[in-house]
Amino acid sequence: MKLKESFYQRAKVDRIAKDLLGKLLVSQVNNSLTSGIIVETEAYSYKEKGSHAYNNLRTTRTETMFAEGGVAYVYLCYGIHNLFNIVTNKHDKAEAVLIRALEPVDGNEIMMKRAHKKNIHRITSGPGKLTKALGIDRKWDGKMLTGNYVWVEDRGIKIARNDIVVSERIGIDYAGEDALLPWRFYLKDNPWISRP
DNA sequence: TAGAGGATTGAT
DNA sequence: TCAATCCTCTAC
Repeated sequence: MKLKESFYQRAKVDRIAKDLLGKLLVSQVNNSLTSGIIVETEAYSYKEKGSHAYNNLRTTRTETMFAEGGVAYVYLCYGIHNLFNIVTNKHDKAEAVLIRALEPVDGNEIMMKRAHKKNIHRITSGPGKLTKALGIDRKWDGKMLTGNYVWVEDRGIKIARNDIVVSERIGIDYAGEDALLPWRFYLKDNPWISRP
């Protein structure tokens, strides 16, 4: 079943990032449904330098992060890739979880077509790649996860505590000591996570 | 209004 | 190791 707003509006973004592992991220574009199990996430907060919203920096782009938990934050990275985040916490508490990798479940043929690949492997193993496979771009920025475009489902998959690996986040060297925060979560030995 | 750089990726 | 590629943010 679809996760409710209350799941996203909790205060601890790192806890939410961990809880999202094993859940299903689903997108629906032009009646085409695609989905995958979330196997890798990272948490971001206004409290630390790794985040766009650090120090409560409010700009046209970051405004979405200040919204009530439960909407999508999609932005363009390196001028090429759309990155998909889930906004968490209450209004004006700018926090979000970056979805970094999925294990494909529904609509594999559609995802391969979008990625222009003939093999399902490695087309959702990275934050820039999975948005392409799911058909997500910046037009989806601000969309509610309680709607019918993109949402997260719980299909009852149980993740053992021992199967969750915690590490530093990737690609945020500019964040100084905050780059050392243990805010990246992924499933141990899972073949679908992004390359290290 | 110009200039620098980025929560990445895939090819060399 | 490096280019692609363009939007965002900052400084002037």
